[in-house]
Amino acid sequence: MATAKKVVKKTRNLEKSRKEILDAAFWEVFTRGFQGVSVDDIVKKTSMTKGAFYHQFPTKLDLGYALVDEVIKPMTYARWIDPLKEFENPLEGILAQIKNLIGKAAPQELQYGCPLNNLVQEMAPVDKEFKNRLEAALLYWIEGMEQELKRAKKLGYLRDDVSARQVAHFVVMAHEGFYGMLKALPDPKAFNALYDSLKRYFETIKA
Amino acid sequence: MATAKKVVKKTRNLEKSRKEILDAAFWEVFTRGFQGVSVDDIVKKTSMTKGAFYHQFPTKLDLGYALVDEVIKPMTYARWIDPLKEFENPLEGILAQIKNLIGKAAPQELQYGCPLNNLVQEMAPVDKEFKNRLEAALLYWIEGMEQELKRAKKLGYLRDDVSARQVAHFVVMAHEGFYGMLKALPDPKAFNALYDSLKRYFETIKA
DNA sequence: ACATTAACATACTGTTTAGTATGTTGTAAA
DNA sequence: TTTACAACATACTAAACAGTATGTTAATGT
Repeated sequence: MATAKKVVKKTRNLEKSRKEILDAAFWEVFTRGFQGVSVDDIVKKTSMTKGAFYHQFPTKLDLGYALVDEVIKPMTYARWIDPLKEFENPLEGILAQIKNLIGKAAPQELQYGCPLNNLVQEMAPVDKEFKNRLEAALLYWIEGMEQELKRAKKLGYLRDDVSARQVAHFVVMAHEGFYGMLKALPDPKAFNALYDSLKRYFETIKA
Repeated sequence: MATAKKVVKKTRNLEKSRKEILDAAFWEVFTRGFQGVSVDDIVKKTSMTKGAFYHQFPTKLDLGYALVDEVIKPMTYARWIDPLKEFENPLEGILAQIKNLIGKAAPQELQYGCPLNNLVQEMAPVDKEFKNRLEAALLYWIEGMEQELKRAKKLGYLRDDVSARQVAHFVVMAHEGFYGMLKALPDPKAFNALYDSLKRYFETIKA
């Protein structure tokens, strides 16, 4: 009886492969840190091999840069800015989003923190180019927030005499701070303490 | 001419050696991350060799634990809590300390962030025992802050109807958030935005 | 003074690492 | 249908890595 050799014709697609590698890399880096993950680790989580990896990315650092630009930057925006557009009052939206995405998150999710903040803390001091990309991603987030706050102003939800840019800075800082603190203190009490304080701050800037 | 062999009698002291290793490790880990630093890197910055290192610490992780317990935890307290005791009004003290230690810091210092926060972000999700030590250090900081805020209450600087513990959480979170954001945005404008917002929050809790 | 041991130094090991060299094959254009 | 090359796969390398085995000597107690 002849054994039927299964010849799986592997298709080829540069973009899809890049995406698959980036997706795998995102999780590995998210959960274990950039320096804590090896190229082989990432490749193993993929249907491809090292050849594909280095065909896409000249070095491991370049993979990191692409992670920031192509995955984390748009993901952060989609997660924290886009949903605000559904809210008539952006200030309410910001608080609601924090409650939904952080307050109601399981400790198991929270323990890994924020993908962007993680890389900022780990890689910004280590590699200049990394820092540039991370800075751009952060500013993108801040600017999106600023736009929403300007909308809040126009609609009469935010005081005229506060700087939208300044508030945006503070709010994004609070996001990072929340994640950072909850990483070590995955405690609902801790979240509530932070949330209530942020809410108190919001009281002072609303129109 | 006979060359005089210089026989440097090396003294031995377990505690001093431990301190020297921890000091060297602190800087390396502070600037490059725990996973980004090797045991050999640390030893090289020392007057000793690998033998001394592994005589003190069974593994690299144990060095990390000692770093948190013996260096970072007391350092954080000495840097952020002890000085508050010089202030009649703790609330003023907190803002003054932030302005002095963060606002007036050179970008070169700021780029490395906060030693405690760095390790929280990098190691808390990776190693359980690390997380426990980091959590303890954070709580130690928060509790110190809480005590100062209770003093503020007693002296009539802080409103009676706010929770000292809650404010302490928020203030420590803000410290971490400040450092985290300034790591990617070493910009005086960014600091001022954060500082002014925090000050605004303080206005709502003062008696 | 001598023995004992703690506090190191030195040399090594197996594994993991990022990166490379080279081979194979799907695919698209001619 | 053939050709050419991009999109991978496979096998390898030199360096770095955490940790170990073993040697040496300063200090301490008797």
